[in-house]
Amino acid sequence: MKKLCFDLETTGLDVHTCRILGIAFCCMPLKAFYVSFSEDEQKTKKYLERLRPIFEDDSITKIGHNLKFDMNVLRSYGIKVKGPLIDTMVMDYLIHPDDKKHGLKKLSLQHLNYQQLTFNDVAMNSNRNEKTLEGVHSKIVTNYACEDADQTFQLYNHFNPLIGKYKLDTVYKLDCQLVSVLADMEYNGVLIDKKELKKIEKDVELKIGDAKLRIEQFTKGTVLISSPPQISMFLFEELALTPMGERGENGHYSVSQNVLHKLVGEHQIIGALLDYRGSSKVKTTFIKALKNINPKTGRLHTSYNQTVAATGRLSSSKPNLQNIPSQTIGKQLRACFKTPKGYSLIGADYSNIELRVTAHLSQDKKMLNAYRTDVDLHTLTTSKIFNIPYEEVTKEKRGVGKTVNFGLLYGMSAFGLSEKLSREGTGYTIEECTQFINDFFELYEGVKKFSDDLIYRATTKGYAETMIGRRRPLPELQSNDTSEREAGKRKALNTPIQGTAADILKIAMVSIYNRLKKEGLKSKMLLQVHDELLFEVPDGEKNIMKKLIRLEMVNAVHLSIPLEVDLKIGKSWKEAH
DNA sequence: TATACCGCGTT
DNA sequence: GACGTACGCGGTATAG
Repeated sequence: MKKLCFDLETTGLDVHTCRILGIAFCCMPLKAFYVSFSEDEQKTKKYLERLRPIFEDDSITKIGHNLKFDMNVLRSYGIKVKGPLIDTMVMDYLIHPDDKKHGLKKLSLQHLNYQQLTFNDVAMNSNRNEKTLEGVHSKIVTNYACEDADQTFQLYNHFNPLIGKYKLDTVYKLDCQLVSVLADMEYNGVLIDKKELKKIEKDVELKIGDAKLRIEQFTKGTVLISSPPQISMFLFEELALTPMGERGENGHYSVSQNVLHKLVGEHQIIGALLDYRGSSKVKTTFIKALKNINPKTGRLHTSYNQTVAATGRLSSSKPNLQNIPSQTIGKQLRACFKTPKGYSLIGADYSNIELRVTAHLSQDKKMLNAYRTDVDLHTLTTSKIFNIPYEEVTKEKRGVGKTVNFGLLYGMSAFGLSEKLSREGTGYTIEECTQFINDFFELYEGVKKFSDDLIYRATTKGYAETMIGRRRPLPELQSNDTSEREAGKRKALNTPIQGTAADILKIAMVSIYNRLKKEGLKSKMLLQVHDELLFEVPDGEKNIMKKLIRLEMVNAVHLSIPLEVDLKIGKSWKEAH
C-alpha cells in the first residue's frame, strides 16, 4: 500500500476562507520536499489541479497530523482527499488520552527528542502586524514546512508499533475512519434562522433589563452583577444573609445557583439574581454562539475535537453545539436550527445507551431482563427504592430513580446524590440517599460486582478500557492521596461505560457515512451530541434515511440486549429532537 | 495580554 | 475532609 505524508501551510482564520501557502510532502527514505504556492489564487489552483490525482487516489494512504484540518482546507479548494487515513494526532491521543496537548511540535520533542522550528521563528510581521509566512524566503519556509511533514512521518513510525503493543488496533482503525466523517460534518455546517434568533434575543434582552432593575433596587448600582465576589460581599456582608456554601479559593462565599436556590425566600434580590443569571447566560453564551454564521457558506460550522475527551467522547467547540440547552429556552433555540427548502432534519437518539452498555458489560440479570422485556429501568429502580409496586410509580418519583441510576454509574456518594436531588427540586436527606444506594445495589447485584471488578482490574492493570479496547491509563489509582485515589475509582467505573457508549456512536457514524457515500445519497450528517445524531435529508430521501439510520445505529455493535433508537423528523432541530 | 477562577450549559 | 463523568466558554479578577 502506498503511503503519502503531507502537511499544509495556510493562512487565514477558518477552512472556508483561508488560503494555502504551500504543501510539504514526505516519503521514504526520509526525504521531504515543499511545493510553494503563489500569491496569485489562480496559480495556486493550477498547482493544486496537478496534485489532485494524488489526493483523490483511493489506493494511496494519507498520513498527517490533524488531517481533518488539512482535508477541509483542500476541500474548500474543491479537492476531496480519499484513501485510508492515518492521523498521528489521533495516534498520540489513543496512547495518551489524558494528555491535554497533542501538538506536532510537542510530540516531536517528547517522542523523537527533536526541537522543531516554531512558527514564530520563521514568520514575519505583516503590515497588519500579524505574523505570517507570506513574503518569507522560500528556503526558510521550505525548511519549516518540511520539518512538519518529516516529523509527522517519523511520529507515525514511532507510534505504529505501540498501537499493536497496546492492542489499540480496533479503536485506532475506528478513530482514523472517523476523521473523514467529522471533516464532512464540520464542512457541511447547519442552517440557522437569523430572524427567529433575533426575536429570541430581543425577548431575552427585555428579561435581562427587568431583572437588572429589580436587582438595582437594592444594590443602587454599587455592585457589578456579573461579578461573583462583588455579589458575594453584597449578599453576605451588606444584607447579612447566611452563607450556605463554602468559601472558594479567593476567600469569598460561593454564590452559585445551588447556593442561591437555598436562599430564595430570604430576600427578594435572590430571585432577581437567578433570573438575571439565566437570561444573560442565554444571551452571552448561546445566542452569541449561534450568530457565528460563516459569511461564505451562510451556515454555522462547529469544530469537532477528536483528541480531548479522555473517555473517547468527542467534544465540540467554536462554537460548542453540544451544550445548547434542551429544555425551556433550549426549545426556542433549537427551533432556530433549520433546513433549506426541500430538506428535513432527522434526529436519532440512542435510548439509554449508557445504561444498556452497563447492563451488557455487567451482565446483571435484572438489568438485562428489564431491557429484554421492555421494562423501564428508571421505573424499576424507583419502585425498589420507594418500595412501591412498579405500576404505582409516578412521574415525579421516576425522576428520582433516574437520578439514582445515573448517579451510580458515576460512583456518586450519598452526599452527592442528596445535593443533586435537591438541585432538581426534591429534597432527600443523606440517610435516605444512603438507603437508595443500598437498595440499588441490592436490586442490581451484578452491577455491584461489576463495579468492584472494574476498579480491581483498573488498579492491577493500571488502566481502564472500553469494550473495543480503548484505554485510559489511571496511575492515580496508586496515589497516596485518598481523594485522588477515589477520583481514580470513579474514572475506572465511568470510563468503560461512557467510553463504550462513545465507541458505539462512532461505529454507527462511520457505517452511516460509508453507506451514504456508497449509495450516492444526498443526505448529510450534521451534528453529534454524545448519544444523538442530526441529519439533513432531501425530502425525497426521508424514508430511505429513516430506515438506514436506524439500521446502522441498532446494528453498530451486538450486545446481549438490543440497542434502541428514537427517530424524529421535522423542519427544525426542535421538531427533530 | 495571558492565566486563573467562578459559574453553568449539555450528556 | 470530601463528596459526579466528560467537556467549552462567558465574565471578572489578577499577575505580568
